[in-house]
Amino acid sequence: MSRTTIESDDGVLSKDQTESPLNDEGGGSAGRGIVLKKGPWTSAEDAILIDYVKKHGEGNWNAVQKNSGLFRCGKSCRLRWANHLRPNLKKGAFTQEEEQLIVELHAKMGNKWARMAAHLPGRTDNEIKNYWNTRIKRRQRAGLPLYPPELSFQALHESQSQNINGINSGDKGHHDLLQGNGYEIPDVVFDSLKANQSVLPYVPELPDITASSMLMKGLGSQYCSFMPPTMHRQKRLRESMPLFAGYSGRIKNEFTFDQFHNDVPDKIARPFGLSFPLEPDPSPKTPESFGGAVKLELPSLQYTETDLGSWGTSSSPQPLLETVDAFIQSPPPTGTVDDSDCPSPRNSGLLDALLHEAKTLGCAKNHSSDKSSNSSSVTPADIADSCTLNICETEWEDYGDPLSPLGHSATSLFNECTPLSASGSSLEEQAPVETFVGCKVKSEPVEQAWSPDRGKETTNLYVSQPDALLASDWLEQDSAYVKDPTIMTDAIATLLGDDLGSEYKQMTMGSSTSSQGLGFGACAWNNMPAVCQMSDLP
DNA sequence: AACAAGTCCAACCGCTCTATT
DNA sequence: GAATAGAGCGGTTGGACTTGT
Repeated sequence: MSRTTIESDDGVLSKDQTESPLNDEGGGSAGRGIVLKKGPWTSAEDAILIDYVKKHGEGNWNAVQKNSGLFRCGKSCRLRWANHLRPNLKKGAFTQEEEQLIVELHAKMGNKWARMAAHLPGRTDNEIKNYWNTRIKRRQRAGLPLYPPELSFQALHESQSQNINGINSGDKGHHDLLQGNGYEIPDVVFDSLKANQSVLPYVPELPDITASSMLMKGLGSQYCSFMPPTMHRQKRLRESMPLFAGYSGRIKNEFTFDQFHNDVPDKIARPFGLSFPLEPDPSPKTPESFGGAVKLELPSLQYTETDLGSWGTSSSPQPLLETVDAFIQSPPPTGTVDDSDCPSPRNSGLLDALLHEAKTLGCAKNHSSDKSSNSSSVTPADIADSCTLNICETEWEDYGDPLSPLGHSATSLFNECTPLSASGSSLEEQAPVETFVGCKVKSEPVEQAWSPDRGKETTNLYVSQPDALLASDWLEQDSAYVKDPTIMTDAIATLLGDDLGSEYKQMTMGSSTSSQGLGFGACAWNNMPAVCQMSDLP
């Protein structure tokens, strides 16, 4: 880029290059009064650097300035070389294969851009990072899942394999250990989910929003204050994860389900797909009938045929977006939450970390369900007592940090992993969605644009927006799941534990037959008017 | 055509890790 | 073992570019 720099023929130092002070790597030069240049590189500088590397090879970057006359710090030289000058760099847009690989790698590694770049010859970590960040923003705006379902499923399987192999470590340890394998899939087994996998392959994704303490954090934050708008967006995304704790049936600390019932503000419910004005649509519509009614909020030129954004539906209900924005500003709550400061891989943005946590929760739920309906005073000891694997206890302790493992926004993760609000009990029927009291379900068609094998025919789903849009990806890919909503119900019940699970199943299977397909969002909170009656929402 | 909003991306910054002294 | 330097990584920023109104 040569946007602002005056490019001189010698290219080494132009008149606007000496304004910035030396940074930390200019130490040697600082003593000699040499001011290093910052900002865009000129072609002459590039040439000097290339020439230098040809002669001396890579590395020892701080020597570049000394030996080549280039007024750049070593760090800058390294970056320039690595990102732009080194041979075999691939320029231009990512190919479809690369995009898919990036997503797969991110599902496994999280924001480990450098390691991801190692899997993409010719691509730089910066490039991948930029791509991912823009993609995240896009998809979050659109309320779409970041990962395709099979990635989550694959991650689960890999994690199970690792567990079988006896690789079992806690926090950072397992992280590092797994790095050696090129993957960072935690050795996690979802005990409570194993039994369901044959019929519910995507259940493991549900725990994405199960970070137990997130409930308190999220709720607390709703009542307290939002993050200052000055907070960086990425940070807000990270902090936002706790908001989805409400999904967790196993509640840590003193927060009770009743509390949630009484106190949960609309903003909490909305991302769950509970709060949107949902209107039953009695008139079965064919996908065609919607024609162009589905408004796509995707920027032009950004959702090309090869764009990963086509994973999910491209329909992006605005309310959800607003919700996302609101939620990502929510700070970590204080008070009842165990705010351990201990760093945890759960902040790494790893999908596997979520799975890991989910497993822990699953263990906990299996044994604490009898107590949890009214009281959330489940202690690690309680969990350990009934946990089938010691890992549960250990990891619970290790993960005293209630923060989510994810580096993504809560909404996005919820979107990724929660088949909420799937409409009607089957695609074939496309029955109007009946919902809980006070809520109207508005069915809208969602055009499925993405499938693992891209050539696959697309499917139009009627889902209750907005979160249903997110679920549609999985619905499409698991016909059994789609056709038999009880699968989902059972799975969610399993996740919720005995008490909440049975309650959930009762509500789902009993009171509202047609709402089965709605999943947790529409059913489990059936009796939560404070949450559900959102008819005033846009 | 002008402006605003959104997007992209190169580069910087701060931090951590590792090797060396 | 402590201090220091170098290298690398991930997060963030700022400005050019693109698109929409």
